[in-house]
Amino acid sequence: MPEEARRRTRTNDPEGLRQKILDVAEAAFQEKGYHATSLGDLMRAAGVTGGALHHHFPTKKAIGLAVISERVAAAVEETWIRPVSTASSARDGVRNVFAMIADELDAQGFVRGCPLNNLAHELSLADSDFRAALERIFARWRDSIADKARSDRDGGNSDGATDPDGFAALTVAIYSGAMSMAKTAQDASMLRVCAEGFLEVRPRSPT
Amino acid sequence: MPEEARRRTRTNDPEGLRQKILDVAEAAFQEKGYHATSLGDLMRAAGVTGGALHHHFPTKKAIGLAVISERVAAAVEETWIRPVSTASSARDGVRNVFAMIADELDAQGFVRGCPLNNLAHELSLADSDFRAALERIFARWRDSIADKARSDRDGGNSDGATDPDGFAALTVAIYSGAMSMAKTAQDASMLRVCAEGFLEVRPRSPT
DNA sequence: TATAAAACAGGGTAACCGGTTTGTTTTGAG
DNA sequence: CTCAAAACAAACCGGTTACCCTGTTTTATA
Repeated sequence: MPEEARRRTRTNDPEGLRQKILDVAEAAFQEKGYHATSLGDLMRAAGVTGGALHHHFPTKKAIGLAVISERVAAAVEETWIRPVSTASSARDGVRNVFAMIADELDAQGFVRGCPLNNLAHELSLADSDFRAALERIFARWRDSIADKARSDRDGGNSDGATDPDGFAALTVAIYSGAMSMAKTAQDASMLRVCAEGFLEVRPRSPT
Repeated sequence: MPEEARRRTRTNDPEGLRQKILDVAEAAFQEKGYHATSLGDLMRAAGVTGGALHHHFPTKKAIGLAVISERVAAAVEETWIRPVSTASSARDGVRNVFAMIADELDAQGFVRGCPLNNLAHELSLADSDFRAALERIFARWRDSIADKARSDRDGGNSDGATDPDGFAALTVAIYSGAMSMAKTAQDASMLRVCAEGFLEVRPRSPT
């Protein structure tokens, strides 16, 4: 029984709708967190009915897992892994990523934090499926930096760190922690302070 | 109209009950987060009725703020600020705290994460009162480490860092980030790796 | 074109949420 | 001992939650 102004033609675009749902879910989880985001919020923001949402994602958890494995992983890949792997050295790549992100945050005026760390803090204790998915991303993040540092060293680049794995772990830890403080302070300066302290030239020999 | 097995004597202990509520709230927020913890959870865990809870804390937010300013701040004071300030040097104090916490986590077999960072990630974007309270703790944490590093330097301790504020910021960032990874991996080893990389003896002069 | 499957619409629901209200019990100052 | 205030108990509220169910429309395949 069509209502008066029923849409004449409905275009089925399952993949497009799925991506739309993930778009709004990714943004909402980043702004408000997983628990604080209701399915109603997502339906409203995506302009999607409950039936459509339930068709693509049977549960809220399924949306969360898809956001993590498809969107958060891709974001890490794009902002960290690729820039570092194509840089002149691991140390130089890390320095550039820190600077780029700090500039971005200053430009937009507020700090929403690292998507991976935001979700990791909220979900890794609550659900082991979430935890496993998030840990995989952390591991890949560290491994990619360590690989770059290793290839620097093997290539005779003295700019590299002594221990590739330690350098990678430190990089991710410092970024995560600095971003945590930046988010709490709503000020990106802590990112610069930490990057400088971390990547400063090692003292040649104390005077 | 007393029920059959009514408690004969009720002991009015307002302060004790308040502390009991904060006890269970602190634990629940640490385990499940603020949003995922319902007032019903707290009532059940504390053995308190809704009326009593509402008498001490008018809103859930009031409980959250009290946990932050009374419990989380005290925890940072106890596990970080006091040990570092009484250590032989800032660097040595930081090293000891890292080791102590890693040992504790190994002993208990699971990682719940840093209470301050857990709440900071979940609440600092949602509510500015929460954010301000959390930022104050971060600032005091950094300041106390920087003060120690400054007094090292002024005392002629060459073990100290070049820049006290930078050292303090790096320390908090590395701890926060390493704990974030430890929580996601449910493995404390990342704390040790990062502490070693951070506090390793500076290379005297490359061979 | 016939037909099954997929895609979507939208109302419905039971449980639960944070918070309040009302009323009873205990305490302690005068 | 009196009695007002504090401390506590328990029922209760409207709103929201995640999820489900039934039915309709579109699309793919034959």
